[in-house]
Amino acid sequence: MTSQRGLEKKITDAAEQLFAQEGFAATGMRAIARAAKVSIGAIYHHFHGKEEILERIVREEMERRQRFLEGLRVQGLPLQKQIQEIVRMHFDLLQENSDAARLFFRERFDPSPVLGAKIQDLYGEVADYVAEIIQEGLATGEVRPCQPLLTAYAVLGMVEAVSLRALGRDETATLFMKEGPKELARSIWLWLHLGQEERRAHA
Amino acid sequence: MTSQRGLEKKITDAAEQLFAQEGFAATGMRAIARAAKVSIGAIYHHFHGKEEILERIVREEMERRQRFLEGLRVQGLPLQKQIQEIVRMHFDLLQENSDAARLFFRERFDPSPVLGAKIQDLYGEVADYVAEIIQEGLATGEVRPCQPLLTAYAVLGMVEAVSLRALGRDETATLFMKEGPKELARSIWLWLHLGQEERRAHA
DNA sequence: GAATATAAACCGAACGTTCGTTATACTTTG
DNA sequence: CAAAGTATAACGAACGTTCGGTTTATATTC
Repeated sequence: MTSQRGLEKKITDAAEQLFAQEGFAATGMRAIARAAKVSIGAIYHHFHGKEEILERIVREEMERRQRFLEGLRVQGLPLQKQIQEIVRMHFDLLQENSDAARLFFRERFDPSPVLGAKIQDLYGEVADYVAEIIQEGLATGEVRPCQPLLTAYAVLGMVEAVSLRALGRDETATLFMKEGPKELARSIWLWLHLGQEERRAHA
Repeated sequence: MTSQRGLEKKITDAAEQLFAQEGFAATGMRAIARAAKVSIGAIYHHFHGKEEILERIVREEMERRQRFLEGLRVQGLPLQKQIQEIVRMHFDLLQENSDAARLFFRERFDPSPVLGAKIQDLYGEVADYVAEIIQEGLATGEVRPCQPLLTAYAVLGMVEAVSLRALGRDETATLFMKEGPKELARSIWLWLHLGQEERRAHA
């Protein structure tokens, strides 16, 4: 009972860490078994193969992000607040599970449909969502003229670069982890936002 | 004579493409030999092993970027122009050699000192340089108050995210490749720049 | 409740491949 | 003929995966 799903979690947890550290291709089944303190046979009893372990990890982490975005959408918060929340989500998920974030980052350009395509899809979905928010801001005149999708990628790139640098162990990393969310949300808003007087000038 | 350096280039070119497409660990020596239309023996005559092929590729591409930055530094261009040039460099190098860019991106978190550490160092150098530019802008009052290094990472992240999306084959990618450099340089300047009237307000 | 039956969980040796690398033989070139 | 360059076969190790066997848990019967 306890070992039914528990063992699968032990396997995916160990695999996730190894995939993130060494890469998917460089991680062997024996290494996963060793790290999870489980036999190879047990792994193959619960998973069809290495790819399925990966697929489980990716799907679970993807769903977590999608759930968050859907939850955010239905709240109907003001633009500035939504940006804050998206930035915060990235940092929260990063601290909560940095292995998954590193895995996503590492294998984004994997040629296999399991990894590359799925991660790219997820990234595209998030970008599309951000682009929609920007588009709405454009319509209301809150946001200065720009290419919404390109700007969405730019925003996500900012957040990703800073949050990934925050994964390190040096003092720069801790600074980024501490100041990153606030500074980024502030920056993005400053950048995108059209002040009252500018809005009049544009009209 | 012609085949002396020519063969090494054939090998590194083929390897670079495969490393970028499949990943370093997933690419075998036989695949490299096949792609380069060269025997395995010939490869081992010119390189000590797989890692040395990689090292050659990384070093060459790193030096290209460092040369560019040093060239930019001695020119002493105004802030806005420097930002433009850095953005342009990323897109130029991307179009010129997208395999190297993908390789850098893919293997940035590799645990080996050959890859991970060297690429991180390069990225850090570029970030430091951008941070210096921002710091100077802060001193002259051209740039609005911010954390220079964090902002530098954010700027590079923006550029990287958009330029990587521009690597695709769909129409969004071609749009990003066409509009990206201009739109990004404009955005970054708009974001960082303190207008005359704001500067007076801050003083 | 002890004994038996059934199935799910688990183990690890072994399979066929492929890995990076080496040794050696053959070909070209100066 | 040296010397440098190239090709090929082969090495041991490690790869992902399979499979027959063993343990452990659950259900059934007496």
